[in-house]
Amino acid sequence: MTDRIPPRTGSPLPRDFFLCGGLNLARSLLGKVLVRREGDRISSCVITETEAYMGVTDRASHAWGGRRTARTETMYRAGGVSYVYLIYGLYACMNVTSAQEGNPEAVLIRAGVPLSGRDVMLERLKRTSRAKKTVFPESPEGWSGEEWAGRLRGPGRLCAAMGITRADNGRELFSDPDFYLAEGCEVPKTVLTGPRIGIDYAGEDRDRPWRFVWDREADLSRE
DNA sequence: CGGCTGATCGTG
DNA sequence: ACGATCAGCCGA
Repeated sequence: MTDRIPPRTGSPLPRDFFLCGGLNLARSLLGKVLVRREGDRISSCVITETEAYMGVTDRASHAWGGRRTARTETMYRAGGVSYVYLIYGLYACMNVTSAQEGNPEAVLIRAGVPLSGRDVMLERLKRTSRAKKTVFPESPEGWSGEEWAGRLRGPGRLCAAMGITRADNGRELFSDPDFYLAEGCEVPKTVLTGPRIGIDYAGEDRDRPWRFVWDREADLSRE
């Protein structure tokens, strides 16, 4: 697949789609397509892994206890808005708000598989990677589909490949022509759930099964 | 593989 | 001071 031909990227899902609460949205974002455009360069990926952060009552959430600061402010916006923050001083992580205004439930996008724009993704990964040992291929074809999936596994890596930074915080994904979510081609059938990653500090909320993973291999083998 | 650790900086 | 991470290294 070449990246010279502009891919069909669909159109933004309507705002109503996002107003269903964190757990519902975390599930329904699986299989949807995240699209981002910088000038004439379009990148898109199919979302395969998410986590729900359930707002003021969730000890793992940035908004736990109603915490409302400059950083968390976008979490309180109505569904369909991007909440992008910097973690460990190094990586961007992207969430999507999911509830009514004032209710800071949000969904972290943890992984995807590239759909289009691998050329641009490879450029970005080369440019931003801190890894010394990683060998980057000359062209996107130098990585297999499985290797490409690995490059978009993890919230920081997905944002790096898609070019998402804190400058993208607060964008309205239901109306932004250059940053939006679109319907995918497949409907996930096999969805695994489990505890969220990296929140050992969250006490009684630590083990809640609010992580969702689309097992695409399982869906393929069952036809 | 599983576990540990350093990098790096905005936020509170 | 610490973190919704990542990559490299170490030992098994």
